[in-house]
Amino acid sequence: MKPFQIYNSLTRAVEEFVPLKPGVVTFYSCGPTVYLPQHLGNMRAYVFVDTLKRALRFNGYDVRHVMNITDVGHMTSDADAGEDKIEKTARAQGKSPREVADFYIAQFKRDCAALNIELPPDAPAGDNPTPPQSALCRATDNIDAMIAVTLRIIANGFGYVTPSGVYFDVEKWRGPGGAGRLARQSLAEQHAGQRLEHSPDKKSPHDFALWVLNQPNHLMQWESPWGRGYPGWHIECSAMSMKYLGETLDLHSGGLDHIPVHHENEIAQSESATGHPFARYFVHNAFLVGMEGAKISKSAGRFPVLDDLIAEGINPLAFRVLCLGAKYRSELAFSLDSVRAAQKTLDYLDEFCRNARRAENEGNQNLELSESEDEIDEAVVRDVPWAGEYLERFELELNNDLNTPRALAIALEAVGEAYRRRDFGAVNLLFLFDTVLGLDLKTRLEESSGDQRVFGLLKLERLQKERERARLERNFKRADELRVEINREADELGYELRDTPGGQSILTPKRRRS
RNA sequence: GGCGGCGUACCCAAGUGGUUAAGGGAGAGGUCUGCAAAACCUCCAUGCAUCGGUUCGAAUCCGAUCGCCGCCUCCA
Repeated sequence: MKPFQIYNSLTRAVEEFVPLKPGVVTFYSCGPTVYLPQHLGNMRAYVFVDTLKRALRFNGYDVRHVMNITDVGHMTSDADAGEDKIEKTARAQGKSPREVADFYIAQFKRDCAALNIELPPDAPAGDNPTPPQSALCRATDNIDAMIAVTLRIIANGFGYVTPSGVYFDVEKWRGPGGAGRLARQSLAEQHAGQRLEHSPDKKSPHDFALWVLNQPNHLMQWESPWGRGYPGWHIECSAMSMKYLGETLDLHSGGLDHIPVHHENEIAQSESATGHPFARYFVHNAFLVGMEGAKISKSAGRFPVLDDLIAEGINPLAFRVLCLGAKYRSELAFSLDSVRAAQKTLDYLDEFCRNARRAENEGNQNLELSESEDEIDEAVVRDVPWAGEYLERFELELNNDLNTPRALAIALEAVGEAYRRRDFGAVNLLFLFDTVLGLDLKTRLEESSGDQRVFGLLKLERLQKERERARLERNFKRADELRVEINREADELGYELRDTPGGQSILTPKRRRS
């Protein structure tokens, strides 16, 4: 297999991915700030992270993934002024900051589950994890680690303490007017034509807060060597990545918007503290655009969220298909139409899986839907002699800077070929592809395979039998009447009646029509 | 002002120097079917914002023009 290639923002080039330790990838990705529901643009970023993880696993890597949850320190404006985003929501809702964070964390986890995004396990309690390990970690649970990093930065001469806070000395780090490594903008360029309001304690307007002091209005405060206060926004990523994954990361991801400030500052903090390179590869996803104009129920005046799609009768995984249909580095135009088109693609794949299951049940073909993930590979090689070409192309595109649109296209082509050949053994090939695509095809097939049970659930068995008899007797008028009757009941559960070539009537999940 | 990106069919979107410009949706026709659905087949950009240039050859490189957008201040 060709090695995995990925675009590295540090070099602005597609590079072969080589982790520090063979076979293991340490991956840190910037997670949500939990003061609002995550909108679809946010979720695109997490679909990207999840797809990248799956692709790395497909390449045989053991991925240690850490994602942060920002529940303190993310300001509505300049880092040393402004209001904490979580506290702002807390005041508005009459809740404590912790309650606000808990609420939106739960919602975030729920949305990720709906999109089949696998999150790392919650960070274990206690201070001394055996790194590297996967973790979903909250900033407020890691204040000690942030203080420790800040102490190292000060000890190395890159941080200074003032009455209003501890600041990072950007000019000392970069040199006068030095250009940032990611943004490639000098300090002078960055703020040309700008007048930043800043604390008079700062040596330079570019300096940013590591720890903020003397802000009595803030709800969340902790004791520190410098007095009561709270951490700056950027420091959490430096502290937690180091704590769980070590001082040099293989991969660090985030949105494009993080390049000029957040990641630039993370690099400065981490490298000034440790003296080691912070991350070997930075990857950044582009935005989902057009959401403002998207005509989605209830979403007027704000960015649409996953619940808005669900309210439209769209499967969350259709949104995942939409994301896979564009490269992660390209802007993706969102609209109800584009996500509905994606839903059709998802329906097509589901339908193929159901047809395969039916073929298996009817014994039309010597076919076994593989049971475990380990069996899939074997089953594909054993049962589908023509699959090799597709598998090879799929891997090639996947490893070409995560070209998911092509990879998805290949999966769809393979399904078309399977239909033409009437070879449903290819369902195992599709399941194999799905370990990367993440559409949960296998699980959902199993869930929906109780078609016959739905008749029982709705007490429609008698009607079903009657209709099958009517069809057999070619009493089509009666059959059509019964279909209407059955569909009326089934519709509530999202099912509809369909006839198979074998003569049976079945209930299947309803297809949406646009 | 600075940095960066984008403009490919009705819609979403790959492709970034070389056979017939992926794939999906929508649309048209057909096969199959009692009907419906599903599935399959065929068609659907002689052209990739515009105009120049480089080249044997460009959607792909260079220049100009037009249009859209992001960032530099919180943002995935």
